[in-house]
Amino acid sequence: MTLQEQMTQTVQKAFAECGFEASFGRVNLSNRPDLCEYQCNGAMAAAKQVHKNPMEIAEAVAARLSEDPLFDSALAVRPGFINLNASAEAAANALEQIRADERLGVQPIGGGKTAILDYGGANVAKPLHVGHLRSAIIGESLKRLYRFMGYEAIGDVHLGDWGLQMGLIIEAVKDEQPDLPYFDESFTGAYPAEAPFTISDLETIYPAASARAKNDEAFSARAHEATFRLQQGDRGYTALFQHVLNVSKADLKKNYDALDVHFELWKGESDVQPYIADMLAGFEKQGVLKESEGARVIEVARPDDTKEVPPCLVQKSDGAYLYATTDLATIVEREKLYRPAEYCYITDKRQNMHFEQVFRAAKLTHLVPEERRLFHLGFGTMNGKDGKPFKTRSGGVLRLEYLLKDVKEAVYERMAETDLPEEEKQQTAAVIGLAALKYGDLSNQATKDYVFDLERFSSFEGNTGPYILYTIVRIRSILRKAAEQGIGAGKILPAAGPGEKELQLQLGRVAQTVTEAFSEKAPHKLCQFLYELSNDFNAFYRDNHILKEEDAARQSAWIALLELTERELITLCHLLGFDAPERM
RNA sequence: GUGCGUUUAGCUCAGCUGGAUAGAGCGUUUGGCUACGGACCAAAAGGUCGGGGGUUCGAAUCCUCUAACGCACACCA
Repeated sequence: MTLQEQMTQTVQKAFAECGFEASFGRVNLSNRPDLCEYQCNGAMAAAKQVHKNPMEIAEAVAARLSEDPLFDSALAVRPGFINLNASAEAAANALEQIRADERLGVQPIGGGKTAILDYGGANVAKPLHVGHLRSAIIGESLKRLYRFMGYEAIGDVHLGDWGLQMGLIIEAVKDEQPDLPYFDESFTGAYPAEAPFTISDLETIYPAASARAKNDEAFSARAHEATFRLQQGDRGYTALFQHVLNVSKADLKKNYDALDVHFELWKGESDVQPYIADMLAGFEKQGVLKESEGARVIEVARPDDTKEVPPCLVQKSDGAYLYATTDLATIVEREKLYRPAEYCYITDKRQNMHFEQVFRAAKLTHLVPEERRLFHLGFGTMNGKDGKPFKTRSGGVLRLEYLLKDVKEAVYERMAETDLPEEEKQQTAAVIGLAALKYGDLSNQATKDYVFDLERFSSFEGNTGPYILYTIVRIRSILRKAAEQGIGAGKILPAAGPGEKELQLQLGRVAQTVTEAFSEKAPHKLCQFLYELSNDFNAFYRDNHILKEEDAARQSAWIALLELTERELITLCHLLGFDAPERM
């Protein structure tokens, strides 16, 4: 149990003994660190409820606390605050418990339940670009958080691999290489294992075909026809489609790997097409499918809605299926294969309405039981310094690999003072660059737009990824030297040195921070914690010369403190999705 | 038009779910290098929390009105 939880329990007991509801005893972090470390505001709330003087209540409660070994002091202050300071012993003991726990005291509330996270959304035959960045970064972090909280978390890239784009590619390939067996309807042999194009071919073919279809009606018609034939299961087209998928997936995987973003499932919209007919037949049977202006819809509006919720459109008037149809069919498949307790979709917040409709439709049609948690984490836009959506200088979308390269170079330039060998310097710049990029993104609230500022994110000062890494590297350096001198970690002692208690108290808050970041789906709280912990450590480091400390027990206690600090920093960095180098 | 979101220091952002004097970083000004990694640390200046009204002992936080900006409102994904 964390120190704060122990305090809350004790204060709640004191409130109960004084004849009030125990819940008034909740202890919070002090918002006036100059006055105390923790505070309880319950006396004022209690006073309101029972119409008594808040000071009297605070004093009565504080009187019962001042004897408790948990507190160094417990003071009632007007108009009814209870100011609390932890005893150094209690703080050190609480920290020893955390140190002994490989989970840092975090309760695994997931209990092995399955959660599916959908945070890819990349399209086949198109390069990954900055528009895919936030989804990947936030999703990967949440997935790691889910795992840390004891969930079986599954990440699905959920590729956009279905629809007209495939027809366009097929027809464009046919024009260029008409003799390929995929286009020969009489061909009955085995198709080549080798794809007739590379990823860079595809990246040229697709945009060109897309542009051509806009002006060339005949070509457009052929593409629609090809799409239809593919969807009907044409053997040659299906084989060609597989090549497009394989080539694209290999390239996407390479790019996601460079981001240290990984998926357990590489499914796409095409995988769930087989479920659609049965699903719609089921809807029909339930009588929820309505005919509207030639299309088929599911009414999802509720009488108590304050806004208009348009019906969920599942089939167009021409018979084709839509985004919502595929998403519903994906739910069918996931229920069948994984039965996840939670679904988490990480996309642009502009899709809020879409997911609202899909979630309502899924419950209405009993694709999922009522208690299933379906939620959409809609994130804001990544803007340039001008406050508008991030673009290249020429106004296009920036490929992710170029962005990564830019960040790495910015970091490399700032590493001028390092004496690492060139090869290691390059690798380290990439590691720090990734941290700079991810930390810069995740330190903002996910739901808000944010400004991407390369110079700021790659800075080694301030609330940045590189600053956190610098702190870690510095600790590791000291620990290496301590190990060389044969100084080991001992038991954490009640704080004595300047800044030591602040560091201990901060270290003791890790479990609460992680749990809160998880329940609110708010990685920026992890960043905030990392930054505060780094600051507390650096202040402690400045005022205490660890390797020259003469009291051996104290020195060993400090080594233990450093080890724990490093472990917490690394663990949270990992939850954000990046690692720290050994040197920098 | 309807609904949702945003608005906090010059800039970029927090603000622990109603508490005390609203906090950081960057930038600006000033101070500290014989360094367990100074890529650090300390101090100062800088705010009518978009605006009005309300709720109460107490509001950046809750309610209401209002302004600006952004987004979404069925046959794209």
